Amino acid sequence: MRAAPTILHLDMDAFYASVEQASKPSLRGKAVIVGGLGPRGVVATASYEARRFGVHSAMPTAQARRLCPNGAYLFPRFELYRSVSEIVMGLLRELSPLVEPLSLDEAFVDLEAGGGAWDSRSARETGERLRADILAATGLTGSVGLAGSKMLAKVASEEAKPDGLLLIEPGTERELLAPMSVRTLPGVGPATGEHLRRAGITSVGELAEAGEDELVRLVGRSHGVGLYRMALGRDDRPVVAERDAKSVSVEDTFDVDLHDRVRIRIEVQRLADRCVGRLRASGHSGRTIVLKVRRYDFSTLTRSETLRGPTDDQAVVREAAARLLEAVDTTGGVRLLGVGVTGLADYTQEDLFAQSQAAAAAAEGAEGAPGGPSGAGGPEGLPGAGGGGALEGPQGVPEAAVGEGPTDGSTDGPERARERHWAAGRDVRHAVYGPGWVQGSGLGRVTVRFEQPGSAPGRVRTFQVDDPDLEPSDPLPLVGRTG
DNA sequence: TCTGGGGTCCTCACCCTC
DNA sequence: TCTGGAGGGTGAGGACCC
Repeated sequence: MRAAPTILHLDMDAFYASVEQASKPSLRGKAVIVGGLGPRGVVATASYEARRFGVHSAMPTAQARRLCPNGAYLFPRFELYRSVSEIVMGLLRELSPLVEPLSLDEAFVDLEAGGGAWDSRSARETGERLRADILAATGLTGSVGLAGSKMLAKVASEEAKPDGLLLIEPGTERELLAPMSVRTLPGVGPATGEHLRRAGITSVGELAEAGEDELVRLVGRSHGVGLYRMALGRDDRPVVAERDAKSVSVEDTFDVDLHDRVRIRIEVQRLADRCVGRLRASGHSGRTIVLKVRRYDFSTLTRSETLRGPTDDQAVVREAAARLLEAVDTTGGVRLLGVGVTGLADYTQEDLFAQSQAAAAAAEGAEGAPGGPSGAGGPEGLPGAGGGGALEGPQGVPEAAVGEGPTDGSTDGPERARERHWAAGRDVRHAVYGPGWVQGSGLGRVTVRFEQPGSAPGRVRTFQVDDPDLEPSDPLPLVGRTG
């Protein structure tokens, strides 16, 4: 906890939904919901207009549709969000070398390390300037919290939302926090919140009054001590610019529970391959392989195996995942499968043991695993939204779902691929009408709204899905570049 | 029509070694 | 030789965050 409020927390307002509204003028001022659109999808972000209907993130999309039937439901376009995020993070790095991104839309900045703020006034000026710069560069609003610690800066930005700035003056922290719900504090989720509520503690003030010993008794040593410190407004965690990844994992939820053991094995292989692709792309190898299985009743179990040394070998991860699967009873069906690698080491630590095992396995020949190396599961390579493997797809995706690719691997037959081509929200260009975006598709037709960032809301036209004048295109910049 | 995906951290149990 | 405790590694699960 420092004397001046020079820790800044930036939180972009309803980020994914705001990006979509900025790139699609007809959606401005409307309820926009970004998330999984399949039968088991959940909301990633809802615009403030959608929140008025009770829609919020992590809510099942099906429930959101009931609450807000006229909203625009869009599949996330992470590439676009990432590119906007890079612009924002670039502006933060102009303020200080110490920038700690928490996600695409959130970051801490140590302004003191940047020398640009040393007291309340200079910190506030820096925060306001940052908000103006973000608006100019992206057309989006973000909320800024300023305080003497990370925890309080985050609380401040939350209070400032949307499109605001709040600075917590040193010395006023306890007074400010006291009436707030315990759920305000980072690390207090539904379970801890309920636990505390049953002990008669609902506000931060009551948390502070309870005392450290009582909190340790209630929620355990580590959590209790941390909670008590936060209730007093104490938090001396530094802003950390670089953070090493500790694990890499991929998982898929299936639209329909899988029962067929052979199919489950194939999916696990596919996930193992994708996981290795991600692992290699990040320049790591790992020692512990983790298999995650969520069963039909939502019960989740994990099984893990630690190897003698780190590996990034596809065959080794596949084999370990397959072994782990053998120990899992999948009777009744599984709704989710995941494969992860933890215990990461630098890629350069080549694992000769693992390599030699893989080589031996390969040499043992074609009697091997189902599918074999040639079939499905080509190199997954780069992380792309809805990349899709080459295996059997989810059943029963209704055409009305506008062909958004569910995140599980899906069969791309020619027709299917064509439908997927025109996923809701994706950018397109027509030879005659110019740039636009797909509003929906189905029954062999695709409906496009012709507008672009900065334009007035555009008109809608419908085409055959194989119209030669219509092509997918890359997203346009949200704000026109002048130079 | 319930409940994603990618993470981190913590706790607890168990086994093994010293 | 037996026993007990400490401590590390491993495996599993839960809570939480965005």
